[in-house]
Amino acid sequence: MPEQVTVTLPDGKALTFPRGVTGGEIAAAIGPGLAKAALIITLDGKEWDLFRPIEQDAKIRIITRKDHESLELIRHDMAHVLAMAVQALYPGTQVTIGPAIEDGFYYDFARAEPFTPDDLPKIEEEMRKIIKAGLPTRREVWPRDKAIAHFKGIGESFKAELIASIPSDEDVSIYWHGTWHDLCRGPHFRTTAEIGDAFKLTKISGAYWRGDAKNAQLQRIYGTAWRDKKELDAYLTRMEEAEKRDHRKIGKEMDLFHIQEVATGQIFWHANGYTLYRALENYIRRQLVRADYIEVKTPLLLDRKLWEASGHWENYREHMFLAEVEDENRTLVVKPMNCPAHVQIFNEGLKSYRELPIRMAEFGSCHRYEPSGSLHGIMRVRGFVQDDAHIFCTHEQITPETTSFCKLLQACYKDLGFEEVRVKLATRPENRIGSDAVWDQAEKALAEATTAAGLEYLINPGEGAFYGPKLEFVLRDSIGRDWQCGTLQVDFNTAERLGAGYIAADGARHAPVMLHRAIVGSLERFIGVLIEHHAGKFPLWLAPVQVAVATVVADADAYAQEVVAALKANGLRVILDTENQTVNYKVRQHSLAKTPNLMVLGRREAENRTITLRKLGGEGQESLALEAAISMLSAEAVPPDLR
RNA sequence: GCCGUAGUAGCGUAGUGGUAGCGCAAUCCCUUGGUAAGGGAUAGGUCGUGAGUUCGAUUCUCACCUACGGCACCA
Repeated sequence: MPEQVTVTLPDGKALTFPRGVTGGEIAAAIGPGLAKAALIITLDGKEWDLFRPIEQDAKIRIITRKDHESLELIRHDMAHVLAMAVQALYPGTQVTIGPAIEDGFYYDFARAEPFTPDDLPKIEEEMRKIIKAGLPTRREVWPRDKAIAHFKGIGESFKAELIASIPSDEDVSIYWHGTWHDLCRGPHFRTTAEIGDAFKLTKISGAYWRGDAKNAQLQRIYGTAWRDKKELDAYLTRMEEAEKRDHRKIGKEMDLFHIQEVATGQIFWHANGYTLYRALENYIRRQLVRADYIEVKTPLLLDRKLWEASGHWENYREHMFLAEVEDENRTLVVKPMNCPAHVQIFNEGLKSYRELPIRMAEFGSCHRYEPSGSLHGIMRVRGFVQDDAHIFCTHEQITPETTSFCKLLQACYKDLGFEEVRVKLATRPENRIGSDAVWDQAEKALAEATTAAGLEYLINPGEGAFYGPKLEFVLRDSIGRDWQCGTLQVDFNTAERLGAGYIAADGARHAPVMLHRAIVGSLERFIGVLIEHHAGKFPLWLAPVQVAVATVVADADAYAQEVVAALKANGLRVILDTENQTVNYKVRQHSLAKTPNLMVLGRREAENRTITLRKLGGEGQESLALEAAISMLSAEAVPPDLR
């Protein structure tokens, strides 16, 4: 064994130290500032505690707070501090796991008595004490059996189970912070003081052990943690902003929709909301016409037999709404999806390969009995409308059809105000139908088609539908949140199961391939996304009310009515406000209502046949001839695809 | 479905073992005001539903419903 090790820094500089030197010592050798700032090092790319000895030559990098990796490290250390605090305050609580996550961390505990929101400040306070105490960290490697016996012995059965599942060739490392210790892969900082105190505990939740609803339910405590107070405050402000644009809040403020107990998980669209809904629906419809789709409408109630044949009855019976009548001895299913119905239309008449592909679209009203806990505003509902379509095609057509759909979807998202779209390829799930050879083929076809459309994709393993793999299209909204909306799924099974066939060039009968696809997914959910994306300040073509005409004095009422009539005659959506109120008041009201254009009319305007226009969010106003204003706003209100 | 929290006037909220206030909105009156709340008056609530404890429950207890924050689920 050599007595020295040589470490190479990122700039290529090599330093030699006695064997067993630590990252902390190396940082100190380089400079006192770095010694203080260092958090951990990477050793040949592997994260390594500062206090852990280095036994061989390696390339190292010293990570400080400034490096982006530090956030995850802080959050992981913070999870440990949370666990320490909870075990100090609530003896007998078992620890399980506590990872760093986006924006923060959590820790799952096993404890008979539930935590309540009142506990959070107490736990936070205890955490601050632990951080302030600057407890030193120590790492030990234990034999597996010793570790299992130890944790069992102190009543930590979940930890013992975790250790038992660690591969036998991996070290079981134990980290100590003062006298508290935990099984952990590491790395950790030298002392708890280095973590900093830019954190806040945010919420409590139930969570299943190992993410499985069949297992025991643990109690999860979430927190957010940052490098400094400034970052923390920025995060908290960001959360407040997100709350302000919550679609449920804006839906109420702008009188778009409501949901009530008599129709749990379903939406009452008010006139304003339905205006937005129709604007979106009509937009999609125009794109479908352009892309050579046919549009159909199918029944809401379909005999159970059809769902048995399609395979859905077996897989999703408990999520279906059923309808029965006394006189008829049969069960009807309120359709949870449209595919079997579309196959019925396909099956009418004999189809030739010359007719394929047939692109059959429907704004399909679907109902699914979603678990009560999953309902969320208009984003996750039990009654919704899909912009659904099924492309009946040959195997050879899968790739070109998928490619052109990818392009269509990208164009639509752009029109709808979303620039960033990412794609995931969800592959075969455990519970599936069809042979592996068929799955291989389907997954390959999707991958190729996506690439051909100029899109990159990530693999989402095991997340496909039971009948085929799917592409999931994820858009990013104006505050950086991701939403999965569009989808394309390859299906080699359903058509065959439902007896669909076409006569191929060779004169034989073949089952068509079905591509299930949707651009926005559900109109309800997509409108929710649109609301939050725009914070209710919609582009003019989507805005439920496009212009508010408000009078300054009663003398202008007649002229205002004339202006409203002229705007309406040009297809603009207008409201008239002749209320006995001040201009200030009216400006405030219509601004808060997020009406994009406010025309203020007084004697001056009536005399000159002009209007004074104030744009939402703008500071000043401009005076325009009535005709000029109308043609300007009419042009602006044209949907993006018709410009 | 599971864990936790909550439900008071159209909306937002205060509060209490002796059946409820406030702000905005609404209605009426005064004011006709030129770009983010002019003034006054009036009306509006079986305090989510059902049961229990109590002389008495909106308040305490239980059950249910619904929503919210997560978990799980999402054809």
